[in-house]
Amino acid sequence: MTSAFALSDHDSAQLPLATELIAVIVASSGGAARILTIGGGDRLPSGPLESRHRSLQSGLRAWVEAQTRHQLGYMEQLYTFADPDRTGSAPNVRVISVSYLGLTRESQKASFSDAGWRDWYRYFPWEDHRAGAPPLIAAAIAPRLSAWAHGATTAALRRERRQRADITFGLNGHRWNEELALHRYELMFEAGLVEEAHRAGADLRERAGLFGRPMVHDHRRILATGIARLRAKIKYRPVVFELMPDEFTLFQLQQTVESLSGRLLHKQNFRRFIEQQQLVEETGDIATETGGRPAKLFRFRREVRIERAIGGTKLPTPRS
Amino acid sequence: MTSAFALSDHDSAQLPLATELIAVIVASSGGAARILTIGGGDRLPSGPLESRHRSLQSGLRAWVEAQTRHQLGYMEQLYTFADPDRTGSAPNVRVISVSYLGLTRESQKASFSDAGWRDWYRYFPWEDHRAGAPPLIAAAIAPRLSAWAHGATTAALRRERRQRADITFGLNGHRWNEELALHRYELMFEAGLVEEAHRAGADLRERAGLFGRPMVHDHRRILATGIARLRAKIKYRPVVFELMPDEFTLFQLQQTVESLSGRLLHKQNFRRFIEQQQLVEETGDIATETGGRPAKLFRFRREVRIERAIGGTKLPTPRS
DNA sequence: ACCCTTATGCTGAAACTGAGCATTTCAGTA
DNA sequence: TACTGAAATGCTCAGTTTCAGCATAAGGGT
Repeated sequence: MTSAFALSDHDSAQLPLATELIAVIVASSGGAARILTIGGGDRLPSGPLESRHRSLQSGLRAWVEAQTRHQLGYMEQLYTFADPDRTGSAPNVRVISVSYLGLTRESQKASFSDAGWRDWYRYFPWEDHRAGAPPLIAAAIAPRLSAWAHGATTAALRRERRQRADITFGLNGHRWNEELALHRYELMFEAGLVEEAHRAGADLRERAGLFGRPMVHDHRRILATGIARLRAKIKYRPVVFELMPDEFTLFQLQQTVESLSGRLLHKQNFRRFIEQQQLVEETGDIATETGGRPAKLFRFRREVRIERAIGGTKLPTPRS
Repeated sequence: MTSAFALSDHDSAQLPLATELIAVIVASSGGAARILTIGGGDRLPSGPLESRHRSLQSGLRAWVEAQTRHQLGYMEQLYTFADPDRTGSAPNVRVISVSYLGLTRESQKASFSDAGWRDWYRYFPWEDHRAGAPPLIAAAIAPRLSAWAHGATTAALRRERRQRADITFGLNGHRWNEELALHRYELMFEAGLVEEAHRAGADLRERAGLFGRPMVHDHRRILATGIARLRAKIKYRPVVFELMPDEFTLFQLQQTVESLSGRLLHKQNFRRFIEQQQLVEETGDIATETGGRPAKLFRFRREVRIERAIGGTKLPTPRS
């Protein structure tokens, strides 16, 4: 056992390092949650930390701007990976990947180079329950997970797999929980249903696209991490802020939340919830293009932002 | 545009990197929350990632074991830092610090070398509200924060500072929120109340110890991050598991939770909460050394662990 | 037997949730 | 101009959950 304090002296222990900053940038418009991608949609903006970057965050901002010409607002750290076999890069270098979640307004008119906004449900078709549970789950996912569970070697393992599938996908009496997006992706990966699981040379490759569009390396996993985090956070922190224009109707706000959480909300209860939070105030103006009775326009109250940024919140319940 | 990994070519951008893994290891015994420290209590176990480590987690486990002879159970990532001036180390090297939170049972009889368990409230005396708000807050913290807020240059800034102080420390009608441990430390830091704020050469150094025991570098900040995370998590995930012995009374469980959250709970409601969660089952045995009526002994139900590890939970409310 | 201490059981008011029904106010359209 | 469809808004109500106590049980010690 190497002694605890012999560290930096041991040249043998030295490890060639590289860093990678990866961004999950989310926006929502017209009832669709979108993410900022490059490479025609199969990778997230990313790049290494360089000496000119003052911090991880600023480095990431620089990369995103360089690759997409998009300026970022709110950001928070997601996760840091350093698995030896994580990326397809040089085998002797340890890559440390730090991922961030960013929320923004999809301002810049679309694309620079090969950057662009994509609906995030293209990558996770099983995550959108706004029109009820997607048929894909019952038709394709559930049976395959079942087969996978059945194929386990021990009874205990079979039971555990079945239980995980039931819980994460809301099968057999369990409720759908939208926050388990990452668990679901990991399960799909373990069960070999997503294309990424077969990268290291396998035969059973799934028909591309059936279980969502794949991404480079583990970018889709990182995206799932971001979705799960955002769906959880939105319930107790006023992060939707960052996604909304200056003025909006309550229904637009609701639709934004719905697009992120992937489920519909009871309209009246959503309003009650928002009002009781005192997050918004009327602007006095009225939106006329709603199709029915015109809706009042609201804006977020500046005053609350500090308090809310610290305090807490909760989200109301599903609507039929 | 440069791909994520093409960068190693740019020698100019190359950055000498080093890593640091830092552990916040928590245990609770006898109603006291403790953390595992080295250096006589002023630093957290830590060490660089080396080539023999298969992952960040396993590297950290190795370091903690080497430095403290303590074996770890549950761990989760806390945060990753890479500020250029973070540590006192060589100025031309960028250190990436990845911190983890670990929960354990304080098994190993105390110490190896200079390792040891310390009550975490020694580092954050203002965080323990089990016997009511510590007098320190009203006597020393509140007035100094007030002065600090008053010293701001603009009215808006003054207002913001005052508001932050009120919210985070539960002053002027605001409620104490134990989850804001990190916010509070950051506020104390900004206001120059903690010793660490004056490291870069200042004069106003506070009397050491009045505002908690300082630590090396930013270790105390990392500890605050861990406390805040644990206090939040304990409410919706059954993480106390990891801190309890195999058999325990409900009151011991409650005291463990109380030691972590720093506030007392209503006993009957805590029981109802635990029962309704169905996390525990009676062992059939009875603890006799309680001082009053003997208490039933409980253990955690194995069956629930998977579901709970995924699902959710909530914590009941304060007791007087 | 009496007292002190902690465990455990119960209860009632208040607050919160989930689901609807009812009314208001536009834009079109017969 | 009255009628209709589409939303926005307002209100109600029952079922749950939460908060805070009161009451009783069951040990040890004097």
